[in-house]
Amino acid sequence: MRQSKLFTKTRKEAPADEVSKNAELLIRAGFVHKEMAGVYSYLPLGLRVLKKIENIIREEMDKVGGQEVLMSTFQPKENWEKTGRWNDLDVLYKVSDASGHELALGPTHEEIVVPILKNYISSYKDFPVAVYQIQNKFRMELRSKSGILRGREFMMKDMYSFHTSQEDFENFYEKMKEVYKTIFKRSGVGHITYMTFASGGTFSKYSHEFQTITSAGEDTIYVDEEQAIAVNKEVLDGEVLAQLGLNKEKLVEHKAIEVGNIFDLKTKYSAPFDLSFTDDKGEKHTVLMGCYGIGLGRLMGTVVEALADDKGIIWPESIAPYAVHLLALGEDEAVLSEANKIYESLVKAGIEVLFDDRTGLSAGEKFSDADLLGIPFRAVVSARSIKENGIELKKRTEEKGKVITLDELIKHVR
RNA sequence: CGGGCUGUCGUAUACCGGUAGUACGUCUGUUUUGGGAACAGAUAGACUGGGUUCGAUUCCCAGCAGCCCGACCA
Repeated sequence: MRQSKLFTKTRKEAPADEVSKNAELLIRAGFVHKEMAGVYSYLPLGLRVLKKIENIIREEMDKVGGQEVLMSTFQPKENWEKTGRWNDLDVLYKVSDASGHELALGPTHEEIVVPILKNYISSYKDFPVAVYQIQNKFRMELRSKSGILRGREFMMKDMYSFHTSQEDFENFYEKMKEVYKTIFKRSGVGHITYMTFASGGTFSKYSHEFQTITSAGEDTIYVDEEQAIAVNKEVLDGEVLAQLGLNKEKLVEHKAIEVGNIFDLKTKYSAPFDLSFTDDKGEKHTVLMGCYGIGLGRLMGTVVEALADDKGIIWPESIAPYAVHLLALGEDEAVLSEANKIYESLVKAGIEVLFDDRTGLSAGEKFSDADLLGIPFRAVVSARSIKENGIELKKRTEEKGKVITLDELIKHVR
């Protein structure tokens, strides 16, 4: 992508109404645009990051046999009445059409996925099943805050698993714990993300959250570094510590943001819809369920919060909008044509490159923009680099670069 | 949802019951070009509605919006 054609621009100042680091940087860099409190549009660069995260999640969900679907955002009121959540779930957006008929905007999809599955599965031979989707969710947060960390409209991956026995569920649940760890590792925050014992909300007594340590976090967790697990403050008591085999003395308190959560639903949602199966003896049983969520935008914002420095964003290679940020310095014809050639070669080599071919900007401005955008590698073409017969490559996280050849560059970032 | 704060160009601010100004940004042009350069020109603003007043951006009321604390949060 030629930066001169990119319609978004960077900003020197942060918007007045944003305090959180993730929103400030993402807006200044032109990744997102704020529409209203807790509602953001994703612009070209931001969408690329979101898609990268989406693909990592999709790959991992597919690995455990997840079947991707896309369920409706509009949800029938009757289904919500069946589970008793029409009036109980205060984050539920209720809308009505011209005839006054009420419906819900999906904040989660148990009320949709269960009736769908009921249509297709009824024998023990059909199990286990796991379906997932990646879709916008709507929740009436009374207080949206922290930029894209807590929105009213946000992209989420939600998976639902269906089982014939508690044992089968638990096997799958354990697998999902590992899958989640893999996802956060691949997204670049594995080293600061802990599986955290937490409240089960309306589902069960306990659940497992995946908490990433960052000062912008809303939750307080207690981490046992050795065992690499944590306990959410909300459930921290002697009983829980004993159950997990944790020593209170060893726990370290941290602020953290919940990037994922997995639940044992048991029959809470299968029962109201009578989702059942017939076992090998011809007996009917209610299906057991689990659900597994990850907020994509929240994960993106968390990465910004956790990894950015005072110059701007620092993207992990796995989710960066581009692999290389190629800068052409100066207006010199030789530099511009050389930079163009390098750009074409990189594109041909299948490398994702953002080419700062803008004219009329000083070197300092281009460097500052590159730092703000946070692309992992910066490749500079200038009179100086040409004299040295190469391209100056620098990591976003490093101070100094080194001059290398085009072939080396391609090898390096591929 | 309870509490608090705030609404003047994109940002930061000034003045003021009587023509809304400055700086930065942004845009155009020229000259520059290895860490946000210089000059010239241009652009753009009183949240909305009511009230008081000869006159309201300013005072009063209501609404709306944004932010912060708390509660809430598969």
